[in-house]
Amino acid sequence: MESPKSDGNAIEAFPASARKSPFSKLLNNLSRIDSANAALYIERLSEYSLPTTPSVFGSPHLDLQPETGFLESEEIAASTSNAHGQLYSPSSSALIPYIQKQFQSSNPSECVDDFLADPLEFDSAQHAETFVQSANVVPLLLPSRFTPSKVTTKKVDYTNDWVVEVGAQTLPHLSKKHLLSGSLILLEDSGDQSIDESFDKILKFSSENICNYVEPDELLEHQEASQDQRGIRRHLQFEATLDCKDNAAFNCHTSSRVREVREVVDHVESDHQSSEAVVVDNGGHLLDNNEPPWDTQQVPCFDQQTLPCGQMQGQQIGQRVEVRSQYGESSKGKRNRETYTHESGDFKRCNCQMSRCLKLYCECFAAGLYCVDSCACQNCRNRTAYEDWVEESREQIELRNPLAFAPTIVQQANDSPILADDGNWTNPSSARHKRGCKCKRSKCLKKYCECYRAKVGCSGGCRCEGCDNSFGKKSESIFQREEEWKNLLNMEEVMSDQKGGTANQFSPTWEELGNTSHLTPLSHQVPSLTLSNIWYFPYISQAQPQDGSGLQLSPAQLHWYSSALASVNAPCEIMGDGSPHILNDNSNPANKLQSGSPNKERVFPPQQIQSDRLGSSSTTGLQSGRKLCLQAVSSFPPL
DNA sequence: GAGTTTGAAACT
DNA sequence: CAGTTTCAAACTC
Repeated sequence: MESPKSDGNAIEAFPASARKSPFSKLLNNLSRIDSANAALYIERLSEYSLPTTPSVFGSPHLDLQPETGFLESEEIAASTSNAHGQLYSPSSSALIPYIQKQFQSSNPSECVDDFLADPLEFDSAQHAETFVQSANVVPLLLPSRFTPSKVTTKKVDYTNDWVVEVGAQTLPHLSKKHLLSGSLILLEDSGDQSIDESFDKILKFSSENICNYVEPDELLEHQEASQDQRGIRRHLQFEATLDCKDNAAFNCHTSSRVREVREVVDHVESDHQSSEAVVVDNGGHLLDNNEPPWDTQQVPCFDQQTLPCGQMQGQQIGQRVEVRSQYGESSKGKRNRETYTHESGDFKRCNCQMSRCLKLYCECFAAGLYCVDSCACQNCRNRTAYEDWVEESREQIELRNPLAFAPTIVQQANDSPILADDGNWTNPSSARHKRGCKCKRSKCLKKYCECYRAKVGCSGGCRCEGCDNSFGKKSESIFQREEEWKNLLNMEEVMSDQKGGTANQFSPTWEELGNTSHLTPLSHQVPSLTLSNIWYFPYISQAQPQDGSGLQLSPAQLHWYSSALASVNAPCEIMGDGSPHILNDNSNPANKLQSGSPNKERVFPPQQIQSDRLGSSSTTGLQSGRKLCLQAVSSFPPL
């Protein structure tokens, strides 16, 4: 079996589009609001004396593009639909003048140019100071003022608590769980208290004023960041709430210029007790945190990335994408093809023989993942060492189908999971497979069926025969159910009128919600593919496991991630009640339903809000949400 | 683990 | 776009 091994030296440049700063996050929020509010925010930014270079304004978007260098203002104005679309999407075009204004006021230094010329040669640690001083860039941009050697974690006791030290300073609130729970604290010695204070101010301001535009958990993270440890840290949050291919993946174009291979991979076991992190060292070796040298493992926190979720089928928008190992309990464990499940989020490995793992037949490739050594594939080319092959194949496929790597599961609302009859949490019925299935024999009851495999119901887009999908038959589309409910309600009203009694007090919309938590309050329908508050170190890493295990991030993932980010800015208007309203989202049944309500008023069922706030990871919360849900529909027959 | 079934992907 | 072939996962034994 020919299976070229990655040499561990394979390197990739971190895609500019994925480098984020908290400010880009802020701007991302800004892009969702109208121009008047945008102006207000810009003014506030100035009031807070924040650095106003484009680097602050989301350098990934504006200036640090290895390919193009600085964008000229004209380019910015024109770039309304490129990878930076999240900032310059049509809906946010009103922001451009403000951004331009800020941009034009900057005076990027030669240091920046050097960086653009060759990021690999740019010794960020060495130049950070110069960079900051000359370009008036907050040091957040180049967090390598602390080299990884200065940041260590130390396990303090058996409770799985860890402390993180920066140099001689211990940050007591920074525990391992931060590293493993999907968020990470980026330590950074800005040395400039005013910047930190400004940062906190703007976060506070942001939190107070745009709480409707960002996801609650993100705000919480921001606020925590402000409250817990002011000063020398920033919150690097790895909560990429992605609408990815079956929740898959980040998928950014990468360049071949990479120097460092360092990566932390979270694997958060579902019970949160066996959480572990995998650190890939500079040599690309996978280090298991359960074993030395993790106890004193240096945390290369500046160039970490979350791994894509691959084909985490069934995970929906709004759910936190947790980066998980494909290896169940032990990264050194024997490969178990059955470890990939929706629940566990684990990945299977492929077994390709003919496709060289360069076709969509290959699940790894399709998910935008590189194959790993433990794949049983033959003649594999889906390796970092064959990056060109991968890219070429990918381009070919995208030529044939531009959406080939797009998410296959389309969340039509920001749903929360619902409790199925079997007691398992499942995706709400509004999630649908993008293409739909064409099953003929499996009745959509086997994993042959892509819908069933993704734990979503079949829809009108499916061409299946004899559909019996337990997650929703084709005939049970949300539209049909809506009609059914309307008919039911009409009948009830008629009966009530006839009897002179009181019709039920619930609105049809409410009933819909009661039945199917797939209907989502619009305040939560802000596109949830967001990278909240992430700063990426300019170098992406390739996880090259020491023991042949571990996931690798392929260019495809990164590409998709980039594309997905661009999609964040769904047209959005501010409603009279201050909530955002996604425009042109006719595909969303929930939208249709809700937009039909008078005065665009929306009824937010408590269970929905609660479940959204709690997030999908909180079983307790979901259960309580379920309780409310059941109470809300108590007067109606179950569907 | 081998063989079969299945449906998506790829091809024509 | 439709029919056919190829492919690899899912499934069965």
